[in-house]
Amino acid sequence: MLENGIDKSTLESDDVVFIARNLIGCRIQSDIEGEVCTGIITETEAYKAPEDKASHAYGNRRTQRTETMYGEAGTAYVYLCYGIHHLFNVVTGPPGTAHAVLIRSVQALSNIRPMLRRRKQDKLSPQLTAGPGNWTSAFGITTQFNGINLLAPGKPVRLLPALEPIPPASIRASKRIGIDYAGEWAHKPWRFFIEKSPWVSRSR
DNA sequence: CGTCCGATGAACT
DNA sequence: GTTCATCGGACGT
Repeated sequence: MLENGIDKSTLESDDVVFIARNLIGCRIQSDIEGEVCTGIITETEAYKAPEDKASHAYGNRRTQRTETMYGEAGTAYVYLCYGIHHLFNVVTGPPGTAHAVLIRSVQALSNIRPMLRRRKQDKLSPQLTAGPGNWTSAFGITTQFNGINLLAPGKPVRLLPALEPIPPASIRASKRIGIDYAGEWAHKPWRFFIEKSPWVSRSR
């Protein structure tokens, strides 16, 4: 984990797989009506436009939903999945390139109470923030934050540097989850997670 | 442990 | 009408 893993120039790299790995250990923070919640990113997936069939921007497709993906590196791409879950991505790549990194799981770090309340749970457990639909729910993240700049101070959702480096040897790779329709692209080892961390989604 | 399925909306055929 | 970057509850082993 590089200390500058989240700066603008790093996120502008064309190597979205490197960035997905690099985001492991960085922090994500939401500030919803003064309730500031912070977590450590423990699981990510890379989506590489335009050739990756699993990407919403496959073939450089443009719809109202995908338009955000063509924005600047460091932009939030949040969309509604299965009509229920708000899934959160970091837009990456050179200007006009619609790469994105899906944040799949987070380790709850500070201000657990709002997370428990939003998830209707009464005690801390990994399922509070493991899984792409679960952690966004805990952090109060919805599509209303689609398009915001995650690198700017004062925003309701922010990407922050790691507090402690993650040992590179403990970062594991696997195929991505839930994209079996994507043919050969479904086999790419573009999912990254911290080995043995309980704060990681269960494969389905 | 496992498989099945409903919820619910954007985008596609 | 069907599919989809999901989740949790129901029910069988």
